[in-house]
Amino acid sequence: MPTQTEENYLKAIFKLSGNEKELVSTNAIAEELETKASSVSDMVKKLSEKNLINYVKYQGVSLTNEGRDLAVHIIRKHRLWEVFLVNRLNFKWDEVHDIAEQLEHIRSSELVNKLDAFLCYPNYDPHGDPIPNAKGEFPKTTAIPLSEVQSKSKVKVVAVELDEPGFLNYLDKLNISIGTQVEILEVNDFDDSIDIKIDDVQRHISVEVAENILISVL
Amino acid sequence: MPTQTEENYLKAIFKLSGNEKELVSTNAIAEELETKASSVSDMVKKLSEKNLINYVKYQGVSLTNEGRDLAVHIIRKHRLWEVFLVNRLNFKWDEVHDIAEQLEHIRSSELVNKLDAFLCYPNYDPHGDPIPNAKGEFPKTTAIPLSEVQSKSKVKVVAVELDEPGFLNYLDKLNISIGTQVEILEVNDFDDSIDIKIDDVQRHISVEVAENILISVL
DNA sequence: TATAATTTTTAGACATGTCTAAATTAATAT
DNA sequence: ATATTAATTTAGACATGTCTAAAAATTATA
Repeated sequence: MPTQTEENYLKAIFKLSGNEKELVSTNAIAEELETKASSVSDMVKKLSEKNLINYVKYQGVSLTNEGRDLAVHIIRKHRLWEVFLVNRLNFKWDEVHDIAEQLEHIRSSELVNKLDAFLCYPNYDPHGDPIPNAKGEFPKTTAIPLSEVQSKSKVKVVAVELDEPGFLNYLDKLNISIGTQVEILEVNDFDDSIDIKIDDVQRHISVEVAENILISVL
Repeated sequence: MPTQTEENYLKAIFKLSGNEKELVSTNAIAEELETKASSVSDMVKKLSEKNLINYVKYQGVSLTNEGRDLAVHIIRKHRLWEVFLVNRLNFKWDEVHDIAEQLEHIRSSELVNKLDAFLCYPNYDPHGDPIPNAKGEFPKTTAIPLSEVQSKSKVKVVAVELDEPGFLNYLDKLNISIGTQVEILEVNDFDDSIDIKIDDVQRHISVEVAENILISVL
């Protein structure tokens, strides 16, 4: 059974390895977990001995099937708790991340599955992130970043890629939340900023923001 | 901010010091936490430095106001989570203790208070134990152990003093739960066992069991 | 009250996870 | 191909919380 710290390492490696199972570097993990590369080196050795990751010195690491499975189940817990906090306890979507970071480490598969049932088996968390089921399978999603939309079109916000209160708060100000319909008016070539219209109000957003909003074209 | 371990020590000391603020011995704490007296000695020194307990070498410890307050708030969290687990997630009352032991360490006063509201400010947990409010005040209770009932009478079960699955399971078998009406038929002097009647079924229970069932006389 | 038994504390060790500073390996540039 | 730079690992230290074994203090007993 991995410790909480080990779980956080697995989660970070999962997040950083993306869809194509890239090798993850020591430095990348250190940055993600706000720790030092030397600490990562130590931990990576331990996770490797437990067969949770593949590790080649100076090369990088990747998750084993067992490690990946553990990471996915931690993410499952994190996202289910976020649904609970927002939908049942009336937290706002920018307030739940830190609490869910704690709750995701509670050990009880019974608890997770009963919570899942209690919440009616949600497919997405309050930020639009997909929630894996008890088998560890993610619901299919075909979302793209708003920054990749070329032409004038109408789209729907399906998720956000950043969990930080500051960012989520800014979206609240723009009246953007999951499900919001957005009309693309103009993509400005020189700085890739976008002019959009929400509920007949025209707005201007930067690439940095657009990159972190996932949409599906209507 | 105390660590999880420190919180567990505070909780144990609170439990052991009873209503009359007795001094708690090192050995008692060690037994309660299933650890060694030497470990307790170390920890007690640390808690004392943090002004959470009063500690005199070789004498014993007692909680300071600050330590007591912390302990009470951990108990508050524990019991609120138990209500959530039983009333909302449909756990049985003998299944929730270990999970609540984990949940009680989640840090967020916002969370506790929203959970409290979500559960409609319950006064008692599934085992009948009183839940302190946000100020740390316990609801008044005037329950006595079933073992102290002298005469033939009708009583109502209001709480249990033991959280162990084995004991709770046994009560389930006897059809005893919080709120159950029990008729005392006979107290047997030689072994203090009691003959009772529940729903017209006659039963026989030992002192050990009776001591851990709290009742109020009807 | 002196001695025995018990309780509590201390000393020294270990495991976990972290850090800084130094050493090693790999990547990049000249 | 060699020198420089960057990334990674190792060595040694520290903090937390635990343990065993031994010492000290307290309590009980004769």
